Amino acid sequence: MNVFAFFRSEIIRLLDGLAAAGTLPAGLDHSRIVVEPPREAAHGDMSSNAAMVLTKQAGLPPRALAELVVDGLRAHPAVSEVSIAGPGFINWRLADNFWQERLREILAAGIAYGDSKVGAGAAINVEYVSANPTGPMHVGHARGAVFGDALAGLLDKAGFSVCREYYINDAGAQVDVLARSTYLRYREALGETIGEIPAGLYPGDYLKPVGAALAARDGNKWLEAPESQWLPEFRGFAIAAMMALIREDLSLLGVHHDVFTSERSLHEAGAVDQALATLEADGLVYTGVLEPPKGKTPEDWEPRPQTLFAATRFGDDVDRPLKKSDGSWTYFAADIAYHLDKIRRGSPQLIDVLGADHGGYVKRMQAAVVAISGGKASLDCKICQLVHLYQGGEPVKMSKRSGSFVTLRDVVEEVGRDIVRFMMLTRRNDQTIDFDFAKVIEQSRDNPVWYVQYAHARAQSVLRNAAQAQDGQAQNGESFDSSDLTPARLEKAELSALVDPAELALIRLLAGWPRLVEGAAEAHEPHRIAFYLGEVAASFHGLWNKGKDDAGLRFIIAEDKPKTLARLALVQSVAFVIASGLKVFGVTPVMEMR
RNA sequence: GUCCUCGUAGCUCAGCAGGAUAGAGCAUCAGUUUCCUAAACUGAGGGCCACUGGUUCGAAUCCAGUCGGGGACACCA
Repeated sequence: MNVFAFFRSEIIRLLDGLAAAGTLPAGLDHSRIVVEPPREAAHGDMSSNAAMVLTKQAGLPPRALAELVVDGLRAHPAVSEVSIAGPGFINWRLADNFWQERLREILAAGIAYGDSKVGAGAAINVEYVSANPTGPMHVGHARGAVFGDALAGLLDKAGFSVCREYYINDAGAQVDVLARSTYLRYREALGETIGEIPAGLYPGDYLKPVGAALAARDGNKWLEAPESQWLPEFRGFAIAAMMALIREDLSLLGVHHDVFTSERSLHEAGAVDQALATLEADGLVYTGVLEPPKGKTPEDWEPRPQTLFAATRFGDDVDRPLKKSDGSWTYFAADIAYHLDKIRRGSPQLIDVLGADHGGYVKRMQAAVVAISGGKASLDCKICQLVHLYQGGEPVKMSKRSGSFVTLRDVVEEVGRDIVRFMMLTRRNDQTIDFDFAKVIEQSRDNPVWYVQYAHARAQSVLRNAAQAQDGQAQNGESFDSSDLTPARLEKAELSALVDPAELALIRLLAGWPRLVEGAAEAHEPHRIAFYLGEVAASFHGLWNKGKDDAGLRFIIAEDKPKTLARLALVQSVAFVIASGLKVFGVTPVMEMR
């Protein structure tokens, strides 16, 4: 349960009651009312702006309005204290036992705690990675892959019906380049000396086995053939090989898509012609001449009539070309068809996860989605900024030109999947990340992955120790064994012993998990989870250390079984919430540190 | 030249669709280990939220402009 959403509906219920009684006008707009934790914990457990937001509509000053609501709130069984503060905030506290009961909810749900229904099963399509099938993935792709995967996981948890999708750009000139590069490797495999790979072709070694495979399969069949004959064959073969390579890289990262859509197949199925015919029927396609780009005019620029999409009618800066000078469709035209395809498959909500260099593409694509769907679909583009690699503070040089760049595989093999995934999510997507190989495996407070994992491991360690220390012992005539420590058993513990302010603060934090999931999902911001988990870890480590100063605060109190069970319920809940968050990230929680 | 994006403590970053006295970590300084993993914790100092206007009960947050970092700018993908 999102306890904040629950109390928001309680407040609205009170307002409706006041309206029914004639104390307040009917039909007030509640949409701006929020219930949230106050910035200052001293103000209370929860806070609402309801009185301030409604003051104009209700024709009452905020404090007077607040007074009306406060009476009703005071009567609520879970509410222990209510006050009006500042300009008209309504603040209240909840009884300890209300918070303690949250632990039962967590223990009953386990890892599923925080699952929400706000998505209401609505279909949403997340397209991510979509790396060109021309080579293995590099670190930059890793960020988009992890971000998209975590976002999809988050939306899933929030109750959306998510489709994870990969768009294969297998139709442009680049895949012809790939075919030619592969042809060279093919000749090489047949014993020719090919020397330096000419500029404009892909130089990477990863094409050698592809060329060799073709040589093994077809022998010298293509050696004397003209390009027009071997190119389609080599292209198809190489694309398949590259996609296999990419899927392998993705699975190294633990990223899996539900749907792979091929650009080429859209062309072949006539989907592009169809989509553009739709736009044309709506009068959104015309032939015109664009202004030259301001600032730096390309060398070969010349005024030329082009087939254009009226993107400016939907908020873009200029109208965009749909056809190249040779009459074929542009990438953009195909992408319109592709987005229409996604919408037709049932997702009016689309998300594209894009690289930093695609920022200039967002407006036109959003314009196109609105146009092609008649305003029924929407597109959110999440731009992932660059990842800068460091090795102990020194930048790692990457040169795509020479074909020697740091691949995704290199990184995953160096530090491990879980670390790569978590680190990629510790910054907002539109912020650049510094990824230091030395730092991310460091075991210190400075390393967020380690810190959160340590909290989980520590919780597990406490549970293990409890089982071991107490097994078979009788204390105060009460037996206590490891079967007492299952979540189901802990759920039945008497939780009223959890009254220390630090314990209650931790419980409040854990109880905020469902709200965090919903907020992060709505904002499409998985990074919030990383920061939240850091807070949970800090709060838990803090509580753990309090047991050092004050032995009465330790989790395991040998001579007090009820208290121990209550605290273990808290510890187990911490482990569940951390594991729940890590699951969204696709990171495995560790059971012990070594 | 246009568009996008970022600008918050010395450094790296949060700030939850406008709210109360702007928060963490690192670094600095001062403390805490016979005890559930000290690989941790507690406390202190450190800020004109780039700047200037505007919107309103109220702005780090929204709008306009200025300055600075990054990115993109017909017929590439």
